[in-house]
Amino acid sequence: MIYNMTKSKELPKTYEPQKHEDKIYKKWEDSGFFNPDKLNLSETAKTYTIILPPPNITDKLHLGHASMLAIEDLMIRFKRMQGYRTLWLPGTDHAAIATQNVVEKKLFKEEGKTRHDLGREKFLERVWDFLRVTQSTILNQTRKMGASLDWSRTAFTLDGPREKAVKKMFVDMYNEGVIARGKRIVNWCPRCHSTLADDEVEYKESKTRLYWIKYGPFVLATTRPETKLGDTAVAVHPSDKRYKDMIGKKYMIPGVLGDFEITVIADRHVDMEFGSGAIKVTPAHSFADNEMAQKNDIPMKQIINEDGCMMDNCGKYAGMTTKEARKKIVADMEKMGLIDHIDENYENKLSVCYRCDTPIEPLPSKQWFVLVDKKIKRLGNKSLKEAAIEAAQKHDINFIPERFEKRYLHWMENLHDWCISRQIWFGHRIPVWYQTKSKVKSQKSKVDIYVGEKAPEGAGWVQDEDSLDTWFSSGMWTFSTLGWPENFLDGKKNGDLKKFHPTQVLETGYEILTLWVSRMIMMSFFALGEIPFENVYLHGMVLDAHGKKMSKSKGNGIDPLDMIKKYGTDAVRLSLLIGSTPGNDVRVSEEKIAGYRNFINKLWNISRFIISNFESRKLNTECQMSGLDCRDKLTLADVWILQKNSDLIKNITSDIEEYKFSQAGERLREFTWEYLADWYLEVSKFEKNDIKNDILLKILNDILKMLHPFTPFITEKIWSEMKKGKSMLMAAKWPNAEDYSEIINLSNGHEINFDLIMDIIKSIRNARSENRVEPNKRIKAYIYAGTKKELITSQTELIKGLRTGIEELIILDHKEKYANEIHVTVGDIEIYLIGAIDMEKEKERIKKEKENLTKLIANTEKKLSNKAFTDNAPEEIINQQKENLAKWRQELENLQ
RNA sequence: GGACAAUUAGCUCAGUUGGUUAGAGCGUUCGCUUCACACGCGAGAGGUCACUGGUUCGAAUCCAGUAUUGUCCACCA
Repeated sequence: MIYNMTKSKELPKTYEPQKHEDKIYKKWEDSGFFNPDKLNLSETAKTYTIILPPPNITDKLHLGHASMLAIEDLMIRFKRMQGYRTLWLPGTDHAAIATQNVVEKKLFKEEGKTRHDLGREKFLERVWDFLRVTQSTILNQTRKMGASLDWSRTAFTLDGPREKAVKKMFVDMYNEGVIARGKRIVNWCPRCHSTLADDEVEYKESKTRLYWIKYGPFVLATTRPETKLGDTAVAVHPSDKRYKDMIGKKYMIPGVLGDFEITVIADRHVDMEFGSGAIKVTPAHSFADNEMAQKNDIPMKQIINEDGCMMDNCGKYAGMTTKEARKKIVADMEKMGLIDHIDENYENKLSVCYRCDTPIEPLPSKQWFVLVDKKIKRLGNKSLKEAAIEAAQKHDINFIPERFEKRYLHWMENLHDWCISRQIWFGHRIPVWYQTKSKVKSQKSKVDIYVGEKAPEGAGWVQDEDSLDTWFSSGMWTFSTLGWPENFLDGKKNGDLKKFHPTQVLETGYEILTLWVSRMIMMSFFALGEIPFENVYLHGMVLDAHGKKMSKSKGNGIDPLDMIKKYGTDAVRLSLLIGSTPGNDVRVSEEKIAGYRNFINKLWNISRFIISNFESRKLNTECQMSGLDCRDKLTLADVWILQKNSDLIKNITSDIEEYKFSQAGERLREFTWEYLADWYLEVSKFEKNDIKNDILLKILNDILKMLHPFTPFITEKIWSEMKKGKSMLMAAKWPNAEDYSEIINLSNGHEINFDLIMDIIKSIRNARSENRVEPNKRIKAYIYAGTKKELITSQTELIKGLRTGIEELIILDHKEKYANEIHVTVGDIEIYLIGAIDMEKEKERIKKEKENLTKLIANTEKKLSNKAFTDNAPEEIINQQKENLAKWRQELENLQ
């Protein structure tokens, strides 16, 4: 018997991930190998570090996270197996505004209270109660994905060490003049009572009225007549002939609160096509207007306050909301005959708060800014902006895919100063104190502001009420997690910071390329004078099967935890890795996940077959195939699969190194299912030789290793079945293609053309199927093999055995014709299948075959008779065509 | 308005620097309780590679334009 059918330890037919995953994860965690300090490596081992983009604590694990975790875990496991000192560092983000909003909403819904009812301290306690729960939830869900994160280094953007780091950063930046306070126009949300960064503003298509108003010598169009109270200029295009003579002149304009003076200015940003070509300028309440006003030295007049109401300088309109004021002012203007006409349903884009949808009110406000253009001596007198741009241009930082470099640079080059203060309670409170007692002020007139890591001594100091933009702390993520500032003394890196910074890869979604990536680069330059990471890998979004964003309201979301429960983590990971290329969105459906579950099960059964057929003593040894010992024992199929396996190792290694994870996954699937399961395992049932066991085992070893970064759980499980728990796959050594070169070279002198055997077998199966030969009908075959006689003769057992239903195979010395039988040709090999034939079907099949060949021959003949082709094409291409032509002609002739 | 992608089989996608008869998975058709696996096995069908022009001996691949879809950036009063 070839097979040992009595299995001492029967494995179930179906792999049940739910039974193993948690146990395996615990085993990994207990092993300590997630921690780079506990990998047994030499001092000189290279490091490979990824800092996990910290998920917001308001989130539950969704497929986007799952995708990120799968990709990063793949890179980390691959490098770990390659012998790198790998660190993958976990953490969470406090997401200041988002979190505060969630808790505020909850508070209002459950208790009908606002944060002001509770007060700062009590409210923050609520936030912390909330986040402690959600934080542990998301971290535990992260474990479910099989992520090999070093939990001993877990960080939070708002924990003690990070708070220290953030304060130091702020103080350092302030002292170097990179952070400053200033009055600028900001995006103000009257509901949140907070500034919003440019990227926190959303634009909504809306319909509004366009008012054409009589404006002194002008008629001009505006959507916001109420801002007329703050107008200080009228702007026109410099080359607009209509207004050319008016530029620079001052005019008195009649208004609802009496006449006021404006200056006519020229600015090329004015669109002559819009309205009458002249626009009113309200410098205090419009970014564009402000810019124009500054250039022309036009004063600013604020008329709207932080509640979104008209200020005291607005006479009878004071205290009204802008909406009320607009109505009232338009009515009054109408009375005064100042309204020319009104366009209804004017379409414009309204800027709204990304949190609450409230229309944004641009207004001047005192805020803290990071000055991105401030030159810094330490950085060769470059600004943060310049340093960050240069890093990308010089390719110290590389983007994958490359096209995002352009997007990054474009954004960077247009970067304005970054407003970092937010009027919220939750987050890093700005480490600035103001002196309120006038006594002190008068003594030391300049010391009325204190910027430091701790509150200043003495009475009367009050801390700034505002908190920092959440990106300020997450911008420091690569080094605040590695012990900055403690590990950075006198400009020298120590400890983790020295070992792991700069990191190798930042893997994140392209949607936060500008929000986060750019800020990390600037912050790292400021704090350390170096880049935070060498490569930026950007993944796409996870969409549903129809390419739509998953959302709760649409109900098209897939919960990764449900899928894990149903199909196993490995299947979920594969469905996110395969079919997903850098920078492109990936579509995921339950069917896709189920498909990969099937593959996982296939792998399970392949392993079950191999394991159950081998003597246990073999299972424990990493079998060493010495080529010299098995020179004469290898069959054609053996050499073929070893060659394929060797190629696979080479390809998978380079694929992963080139971030082609999807391609690697597909190759692994193809090799495992097609070459190994469908062909080689079937062959192994018919061929017996002493080293078959070793080969199968060795190949299984290799594919488990190569699949491990993709599907860590099942591969670890099978590994433990093979090795009886003696070692762990996650720490195994990545396979080496060179291991096979000696063996493969031994096949010298033998023709390695297993593909031909496969072709013959497939052709026979095809002919049988097309002729509707009963599956169980045993038939007789005559083969004339010509020059391939030796090769075919050596493989008769396989040709008979691999589901061709041939019971007798006769190799002919000379060509013969068998009329009314199935006639198959493969190149110059002719096969006759005798018995059970439907002549009609066979004629049809032959006809089809002939047509196909005739077409191919005609095309190739045409190509080869084209002189331009034969003159210009490389020789190998021409020879290939000639060979094909000969082969097809032979086949056609044989079929006549 | 600007930029960047995408457009290949019914669906979701591969397709390396131009060069065998353009591939895969799912779905579909036919057959199969073949002793690892029906979450399976075997055999098929299915594509003018969005359109138009150009470069070339040769284009899914390079160039130009058009159309459609998507994303990002800017923002207009």
